[in-house]
Amino acid sequence: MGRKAVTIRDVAQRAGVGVSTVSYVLNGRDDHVSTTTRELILAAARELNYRPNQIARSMVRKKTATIGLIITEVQNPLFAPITEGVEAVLRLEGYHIILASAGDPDSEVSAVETLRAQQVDGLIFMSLSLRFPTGHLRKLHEEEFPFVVINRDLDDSSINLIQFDDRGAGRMATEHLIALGHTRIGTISGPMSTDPLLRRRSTFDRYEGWREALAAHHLQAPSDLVADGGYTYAGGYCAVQQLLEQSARSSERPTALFVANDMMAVGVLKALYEAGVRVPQDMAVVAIGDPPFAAYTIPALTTLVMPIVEAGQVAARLLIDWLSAGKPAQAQHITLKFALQIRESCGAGLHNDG
Amino acid sequence: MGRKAVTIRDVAQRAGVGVSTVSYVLNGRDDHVSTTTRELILAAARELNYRPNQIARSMVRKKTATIGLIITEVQNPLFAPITEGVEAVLRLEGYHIILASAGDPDSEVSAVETLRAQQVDGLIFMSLSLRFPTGHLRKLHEEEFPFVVINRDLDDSSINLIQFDDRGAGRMATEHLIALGHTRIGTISGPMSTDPLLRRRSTFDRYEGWREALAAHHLQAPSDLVADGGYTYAGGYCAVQQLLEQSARSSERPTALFVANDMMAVGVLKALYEAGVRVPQDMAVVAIGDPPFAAYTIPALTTLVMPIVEAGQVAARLLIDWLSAGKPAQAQHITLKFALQIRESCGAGLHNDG
DNA sequence: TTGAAAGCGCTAACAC
DNA sequence: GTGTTAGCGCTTTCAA
Repeated sequence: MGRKAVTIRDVAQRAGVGVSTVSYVLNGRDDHVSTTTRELILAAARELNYRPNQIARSMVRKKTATIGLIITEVQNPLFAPITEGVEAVLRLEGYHIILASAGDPDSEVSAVETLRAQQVDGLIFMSLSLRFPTGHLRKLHEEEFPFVVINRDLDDSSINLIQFDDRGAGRMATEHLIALGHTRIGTISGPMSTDPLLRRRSTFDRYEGWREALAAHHLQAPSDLVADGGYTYAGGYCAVQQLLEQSARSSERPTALFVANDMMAVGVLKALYEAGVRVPQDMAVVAIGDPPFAAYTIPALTTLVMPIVEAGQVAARLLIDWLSAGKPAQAQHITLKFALQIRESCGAGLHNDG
Repeated sequence: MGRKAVTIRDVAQRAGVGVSTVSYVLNGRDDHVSTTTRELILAAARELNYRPNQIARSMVRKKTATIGLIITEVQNPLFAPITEGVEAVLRLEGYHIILASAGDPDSEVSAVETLRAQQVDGLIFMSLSLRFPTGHLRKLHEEEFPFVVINRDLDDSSINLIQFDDRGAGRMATEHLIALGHTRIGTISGPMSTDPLLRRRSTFDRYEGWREALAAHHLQAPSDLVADGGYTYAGGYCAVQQLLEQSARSSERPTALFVANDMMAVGVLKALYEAGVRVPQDMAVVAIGDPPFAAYTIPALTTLVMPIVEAGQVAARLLIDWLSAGKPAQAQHITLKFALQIRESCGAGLHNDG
């Protein structure tokens, strides 16, 4: 703080008026204040370089105009764009963001406590869609505390939830490959872990989308066409090697690959390159996600772009609506669609040789 | 908030004691409180599900235990790791982070105002090293308000500043190339804009590092060996095309390239690939930065890894020290060194052909 | 049209 | 050991 904080009383004194009048003027509710008085007060405030103490205001108003953003890990690529979306709409509405990271269920619970102790007006949960326990969410809901959650497994329809249409994305990606003439289409999936804490709905939905599209066209989905890439660069790299080996052994190699996220796709491209498999001529690749470098991989990645920023915006909007209505409104489950962005990695079709 | 917030008075009443005793116990300063009373109070608090109102506490303590993090843009790749570093040490010390984004000088000034109105205890400025006006920083400094700035042009030695050793990085990268036997070494630089708002010290320092290393070995640094890649994927891609053209015209092509950041390097690799220039056989490439995908580009990128997380940690530590000392201490200018991470893109030396 | 005064929930002197 | 009380800086009745 500066030498000595200047308070509303200092301003009142300087302007020669009462504190309440200063308060009225500073809050714009000064219809009943004479122009002279107003000018006097404004001038005094300016001269003293007065900065209203929001903490004191929050204390009496019982509103802080801040919301808590709880994220599972700062490093996750989804975090920055989500925050960007959230920040943009919240700032417009005069809200602030308090950040809290919580990588495991316990610290999530404690983050909620801390944030509520800070008197945040609402909460946004941005997760990796891990299967965290939802007990504390349900408790929040019962207390009618405003919050919305992004990208998490939740079967409770009374809770505000923003999701991504992962199954649709898997289907669209695969359909694209099929339309290009491919019939042997493999997939590099996310972590198919049996550990309940690591299971993500998105992993299985994307995988199911692949199966559905295949089934709709009476195509096979044998297990030698799927490999677990764990959603990481390294995992994608290894999964391809595994897949090439598997398929070489059992039958013929796939001509196309649906890769369930963009990080794995980078690893996939490298493994394919090193194995001498040309993309897209020998192998078409379509991925999910749309990292800024998608157009600059070799070859440029065809992807289903994930509406991440939008997810943040929608979440923030939902929360703001709740907050300004002052009541919980009808809970919404919003599912955001992906969009196909065609680049180089699928080529012009199977029989055009690139 | 819940139905009705439970206050310290409720707890006191329930435990049949005075509020100050409750306060003492809850704050751990209860050496002089009898065990029975303590138990009583703790039990009452638990039963009532009491959650201390930090806002009220902040109000009387005149400390909020939150710091403001001002960033130029959420999308910037440096943002997430910096935040990660800051968050990690701040959380350990019981501090919270309020986020504010400010892409231009004006909104930075207003972000500072807003955050101070929120009574943050300190501020961390994380910028792209743009040449923002520093008037408001100087004002903060005069008021002895605690803050530290990361990665910004500042000649004021009385302000806490974390910088990266960009010149050293440029030099080390180039030295590495020279040690490998290269004598014609080009560079893809950041934006060499004349617009004062876009000029970044890092751009020129990295460039200077390149020149210095060259000069130290009596090598030429002709202008046809440098191209402006604007620090973007697309810019790197185009810059290489330009460079190849330039050098083809004037003399012989460089055998190595120092690329001033990792985003450009991705574009560079692609342009080189498309031009049929093999990396590292025909062209060695070393970049600055160390994105998670560095090991999975084709070929894997040799880089000078930027200590980004560390920058956040150091900044947070500096601020905490100031805060806990309660006085401004001697301002520090800390310069963080880069480290060479050798991968594939420089090969084994010029005359080994890869 | 304005000002005095009562809190918001908490901490910390200061009594007892 | 423990309770009473005076604020922290602000908003908001309520009375003038």
